[in-house]
Amino acid sequence: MKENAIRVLVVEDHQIVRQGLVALLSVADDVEVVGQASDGMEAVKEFEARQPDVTLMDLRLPKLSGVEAIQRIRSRYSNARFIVLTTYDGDEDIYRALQAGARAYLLKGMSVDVLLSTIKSVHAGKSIIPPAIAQKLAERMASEPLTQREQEVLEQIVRGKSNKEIGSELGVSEATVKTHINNLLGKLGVEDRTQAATAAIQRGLVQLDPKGGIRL
Amino acid sequence: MKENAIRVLVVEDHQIVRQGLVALLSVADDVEVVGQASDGMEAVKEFEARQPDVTLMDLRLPKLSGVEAIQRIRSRYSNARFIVLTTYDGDEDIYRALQAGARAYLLKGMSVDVLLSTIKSVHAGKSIIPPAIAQKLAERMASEPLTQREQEVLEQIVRGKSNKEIGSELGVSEATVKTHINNLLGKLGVEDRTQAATAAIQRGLVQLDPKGGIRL
DNA sequence: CATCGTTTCCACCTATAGATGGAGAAGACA
DNA sequence: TGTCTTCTCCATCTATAGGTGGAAACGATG
Repeated sequence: MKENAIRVLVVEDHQIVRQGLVALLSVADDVEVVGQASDGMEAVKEFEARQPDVTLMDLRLPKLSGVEAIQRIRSRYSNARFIVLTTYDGDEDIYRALQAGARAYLLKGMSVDVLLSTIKSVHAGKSIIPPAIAQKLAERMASEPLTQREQEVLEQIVRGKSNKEIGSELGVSEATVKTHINNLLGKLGVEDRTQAATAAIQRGLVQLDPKGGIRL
Repeated sequence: MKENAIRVLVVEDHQIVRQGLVALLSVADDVEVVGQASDGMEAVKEFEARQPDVTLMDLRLPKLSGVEAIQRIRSRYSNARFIVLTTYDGDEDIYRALQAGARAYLLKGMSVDVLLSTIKSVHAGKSIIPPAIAQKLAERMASEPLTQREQEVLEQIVRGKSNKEIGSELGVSEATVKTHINNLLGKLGVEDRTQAATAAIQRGLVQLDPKGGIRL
């Protein structure tokens, strides 16, 4: 146990990456890893048990997503501080994580030095959002959000369904589906459903499941 | 420097993950990390300089992909042994890596124990391919490969181009594009271009642009 | 040389997608 | 209450996509 060290909780589902992070942080004498979690539920439990100063959080987690975990924890511990650490997810994840209260967003390509200094800054109460990401965020804020129904239709498009299939899937007529599609194409700034599908994947509006289905 | 240890080269572009891997492997006394590289070109250089027993290789690398790096190295050192280490890439990458001569394919979700035992097995000359991946591979082998032209058309589809646009892009008539699309839809086992686009992304046949600007 | 696969193109046809303009019902909200 | 948004649906039209069958040119391969 280190004296006066920043107490850090590491949440990451890939064991190798998690253990690597822990190993790296362990050598820094002003940071102490007080807990680890490999999914969202565990993260909430560990947070409550350890009360870390800063939580390093991956976004893609089993059981409970990183965003949801942040929300749950912050609903009770409003001053909890999070650094989101991910590979290269879509804008949507960044947006939601920062909305949920994350103080910083780091890519795994970052150096260890940057990681450590970010931990210190966030612990000191600062927010670290790289300019490039801040700009993306501004763009995303400016663009109209999709309605619930439009989001559902978009997911079906990514699944490869035809308008007719989407209609029967959602229990509405094909005409309604067309209306929604026309609206969402405009909002996404694309010309057809194929562009909508790739844009949705790229922006993180819909996730492709690694195996072959779709994950929300 | 450890005695009788397996000499390992670690190739991974994400600094945090790479340094984490190195930290993890360093504590094992029968494995020694003799070099690191963060892109494909560096990997080739490091391999030649260090002559490692086993190379841990990420597939998505700047400058030169992991697959190409493996090919280049094996063209001169045919007994070089590789373990491909990745997050959850498409089938196509797995296929190509194993074709290129990788002896094992591991996901980053694997435990450190599995990683270490895989290193030992591969060093001993074995090949470790998880049954689930072997099956995927068999499926891929069975399915007809796309021709060069079909691949090009597929890429344009993913980029959201219409048949007419694809035609002028590739310098052929729209009719030709339609023919290629009809053929590739059959080969991919999908019904329309939207399904083709998502399938291509999912299977790793086409990579989406690494996002418009968020790289740090 | 003959065959096979690839690439190129055509005509013709049907099905689906997308654009446009309109409209009614339900809930949220000031 | 009036307004706004969302969700629903319709008709109509045009453009694009996709299916089918056929065919010519080319290179590689046996």
